[in-house]
Amino acid sequence: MENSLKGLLKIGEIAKITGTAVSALRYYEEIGLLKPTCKSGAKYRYYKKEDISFIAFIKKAQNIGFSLDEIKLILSERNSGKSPCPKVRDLAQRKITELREKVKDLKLMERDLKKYILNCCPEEDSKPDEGNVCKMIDKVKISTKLSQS
Amino acid sequence: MENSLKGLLKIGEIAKITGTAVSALRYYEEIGLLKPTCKSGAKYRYYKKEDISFIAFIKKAQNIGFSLDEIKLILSERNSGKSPCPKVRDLAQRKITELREKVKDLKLMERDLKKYILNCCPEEDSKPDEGNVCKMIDKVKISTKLSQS
DNA sequence: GTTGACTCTCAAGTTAGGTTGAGGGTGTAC
DNA sequence: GTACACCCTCAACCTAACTTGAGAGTCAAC
Repeated sequence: MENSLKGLLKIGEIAKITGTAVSALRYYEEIGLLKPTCKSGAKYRYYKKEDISFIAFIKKAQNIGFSLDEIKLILSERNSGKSPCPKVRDLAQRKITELREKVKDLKLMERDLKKYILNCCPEEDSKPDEGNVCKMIDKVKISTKLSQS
Repeated sequence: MENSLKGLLKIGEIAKITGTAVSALRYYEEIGLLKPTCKSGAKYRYYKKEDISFIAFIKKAQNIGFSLDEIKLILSERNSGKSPCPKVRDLAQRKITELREKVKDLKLMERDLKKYILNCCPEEDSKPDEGNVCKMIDKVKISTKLSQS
């Protein structure tokens, strides 16, 4: 065991901590998203502690809708000596706009779904053959139509 | 031309109106999401006018994060004689929760991205080798860490 | 000094949501 | 009656983001 491996984490360890699959971490390396420090004589991967929060960042960003390629872009711009600003700024601005529109649609649909829950199934489920099968879909359709700006 | 085809739309027509690819509409039929009325002696697909708003609904729902399978579930429950309520209600409730969390994360990241734009590139792009390469990533990391509830 | 958990590479498979292409019918306008 | 745009099926392909499996090396413990 070399000194340089002090404080580093093996792939299985960081996988467990971050709740990520080992195979996913290897995949991130393959696509150039997350390189391990990897000093072992054998080809074992070793990761820094800071990689834990970077992996958390990847997950959040992914959840919000960034692709791994976009995340990679941000990172690679940071790591190159060049100014990362123009590209990242652009990416950020476009993502904000996109997310805003999604939230708008989402709120609309949330309202419709809530209305559906209240109207259609207040206490017990509505019975079939009562002329009340479910009004939700049409309501949603109406809002959907109106919201097509 | 049969009488029964009056007012119906051919696949290319409804595709154009809704901004959907013909191949996508055929795919929707294949997975049982959207059946055409399809009365032609040849196997031409014919769609009702109401399908236009249904296709719009599909697109909105998809954009928000429903899978085609989920959309199909909602629809098939509606079309069966059975009460659609329990399943759809459950689906709706879970989606609302999920969307709420996404909006929270999204707002956090939006804040970070905005800060980045203001701090890092107020007028002109920051130059490299000025000790100011880009502070955004670390800031995002911090919020990301904090927001891990 | 060997067992057993862990790691490696490399190739192939998976899922969703489609697209593309070959090979061939349809329908209507001139 | 023939162009020509449109439609059909079926199979194969595509992308992202991984997962799975085979076959083999590694390491800490007992």
